[in-house]
Amino acid sequence: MILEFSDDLDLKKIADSGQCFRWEELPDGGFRVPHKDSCLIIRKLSEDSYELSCSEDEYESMWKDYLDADTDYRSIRGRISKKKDPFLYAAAADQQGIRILKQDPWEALISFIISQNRNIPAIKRSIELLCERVGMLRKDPEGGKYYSFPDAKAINEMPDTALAECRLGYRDEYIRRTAALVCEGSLDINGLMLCSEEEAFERLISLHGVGKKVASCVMLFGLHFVNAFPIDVWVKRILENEYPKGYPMEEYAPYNGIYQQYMFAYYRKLHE
DNA sequence: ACCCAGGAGCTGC
DNA sequence: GCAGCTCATGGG
Repeated sequence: MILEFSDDLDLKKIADSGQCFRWEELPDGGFRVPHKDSCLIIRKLSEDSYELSCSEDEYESMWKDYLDADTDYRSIRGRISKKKDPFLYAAAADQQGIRILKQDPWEALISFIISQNRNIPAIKRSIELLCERVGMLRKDPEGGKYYSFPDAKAINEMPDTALAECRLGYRDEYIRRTAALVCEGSLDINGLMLCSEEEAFERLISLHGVGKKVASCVMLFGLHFVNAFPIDVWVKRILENEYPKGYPMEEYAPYNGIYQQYMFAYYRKLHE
């Protein structure tokens, strides 16, 4: 289908934003986007026009939601005052096009447990290894091969040797314990979307290997609480260097997570 | 070789 | 509550 879409949508920036780790850029500049049991191929045709590999029905029932297409990011950027907050204004201007995807909560949880104390290329590598080991081999809409993200049962049944091959280091214990909780029915990750923000956070940090930062990422990128504000080493530097007098968190509610994402991507670009 | 990475658990205070 | 240490691995 052809999608006419005039709000922010920069595929490259989203792929590089550090919120998702399995988007793949194709040789022609299109992107392959795996999600749950499906896969979308999307290409920008012209300003405000995109070619999507799915049908209109599939777009309405899944990809529209995944892309958070009903949210007006332009107006959310428009709330930033250039005078009062020049750094955030510059970040949002430079990173215009980022959206917060509504990723699968399970994939987000495992991905961000893997992410701790590692840089983004290393995170991608481990996740790819995991998918290759125990994901399902599938074909994308154009016949290319890819692997789905493994469910809890698949991870739970992995031998130690196979898990070690994913180069997760000390995190393999966290992954295994989390998968076991889901398999035994004592953790309903999708159910966290129905919880209050506070309760979802408390339940997440109660998991072994999930602290404040990982919990915030799962909330922002998996449960779509767009006010969640993950503080990693980069954001900590931003808060110290750009907001020595304090960051106006209350003023930016309920969009703190979106602004955080602009700042994160912008600051990394400036300093890497 | 070195330092760092979308950090968290643990111990000791 | 907070500092300090440790954890496994790889990117730059």
